[in-house]
Amino acid sequence: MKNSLTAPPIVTVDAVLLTIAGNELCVALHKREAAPFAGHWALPGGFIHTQEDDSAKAAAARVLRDKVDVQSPYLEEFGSYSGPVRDPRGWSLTLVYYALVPVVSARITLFPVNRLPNLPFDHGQIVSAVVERVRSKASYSSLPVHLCPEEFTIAQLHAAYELVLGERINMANFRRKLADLDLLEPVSGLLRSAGRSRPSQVYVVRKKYRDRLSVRDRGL
Amino acid sequence: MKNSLTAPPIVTVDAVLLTIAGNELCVALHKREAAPFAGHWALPGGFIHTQEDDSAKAAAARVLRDKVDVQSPYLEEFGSYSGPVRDPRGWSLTLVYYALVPVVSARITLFPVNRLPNLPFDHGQIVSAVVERVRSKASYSSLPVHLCPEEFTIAQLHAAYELVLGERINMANFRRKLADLDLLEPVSGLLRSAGRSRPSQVYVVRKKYRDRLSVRDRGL
DNA sequence: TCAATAGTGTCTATAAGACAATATGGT
DNA sequence: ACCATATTGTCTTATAGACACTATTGA
Repeated sequence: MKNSLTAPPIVTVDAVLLTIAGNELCVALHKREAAPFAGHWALPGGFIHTQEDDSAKAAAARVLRDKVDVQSPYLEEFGSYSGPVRDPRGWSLTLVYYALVPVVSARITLFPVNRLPNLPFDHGQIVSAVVERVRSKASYSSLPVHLCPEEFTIAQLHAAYELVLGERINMANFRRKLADLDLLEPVSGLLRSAGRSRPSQVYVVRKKYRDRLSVRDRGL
Repeated sequence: MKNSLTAPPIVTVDAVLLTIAGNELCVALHKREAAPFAGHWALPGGFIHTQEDDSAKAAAARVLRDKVDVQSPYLEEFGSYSGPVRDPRGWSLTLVYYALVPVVSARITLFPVNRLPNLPFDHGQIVSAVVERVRSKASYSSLPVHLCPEEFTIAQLHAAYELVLGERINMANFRRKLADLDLLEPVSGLLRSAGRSRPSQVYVVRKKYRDRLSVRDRGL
């Protein structure tokens, strides 16, 4: 056992919380309280608490609850970042999770993903990679519904897709493909008026897709 | 710092090494030498050696080198498995990597993924999930080329795809889509005869795709 | 009734899948 | 010449994208 003396890595979880604010995709950052980089904006993260966390994912959910006040968001594992130099404390590994939520409490500080401050560790790189993954998944799945509130109109969802994908989507085709997804359930009798135009049907996500994605074979 | 006394998790990497043998997709297992489950077949894995490994991925590559004698395979991160009960030693987290190789040395023990023995920890579940991911990626990317040797014919690659996907693929359409991938480079002048039929062109993977996948928008 | 957005219908271009036809080296 | 497999061509059908049309409410 020649390596039994090797120091174990520092292991943390970090969360990339995404939401829409001011017509932009934004990420929630948290001002670090402890060293290293105390006082800097960074991804909310922390150590796994083996006494209370049932999994790494549960640890990420706890971090989001405690540090940015978010309850049970859509939460998925992204991947790991590791190595000897990314953390000044030594060899470290962080498991990155990403979360999507419709709204955040006013106390949370959001930054548009396209105009981030310099972030410590490799957090800037992590946010970019997560946004890229979210864009990619949006192109063939129901992922962006998690940026909409519980009840929403197709126009709202359409806007969320356009914002995430960064391009215009033809509404007629969007509706057709959305129907294929079998994702939405109309809230019977509930319409919503905006301005002086025809009101639109309000929908909710079908129960079976509350915690899973609905996926299409071919894009959008 | 109320949680400073929490024990840290046990952190390991495990590798799912896939290859084709006997016309089946197979996974390499390794007989565990140390407790727990000494003597049982399990995924090759181990601790990260912070003195020598530059990343978790490098640790997985080292494990494959040391335990199953495989050099520089196609290697990707799969995801993590964690929790208080999956390892009898306590709260543990393993980062799973998967690797694809064309051949393995005769000393390695392979098991068809459809007929595995009972595996310790959650390794059975991990193998299933990885195979599912590999199937899924095969359906829109060049992933299965890594199951072929350096030089190969289209018929060979076609067979690898059929084996991974578990279904017949029309050869004419396969060729057309393969051409779209811009993946292959013919080895000029090199043909290969098999039996008494027309010999086939031999190809290699273009340099740019040796370590990356080539991906198509729509399937296959 | 008009402005404005919701929602539907339809035409066209493109890619997928099936299948037939042709090519070629070994025997 | 002929067998077997490689490779190419083409026909049919499904889907994507563009765009025009109809529906419905509030002002």
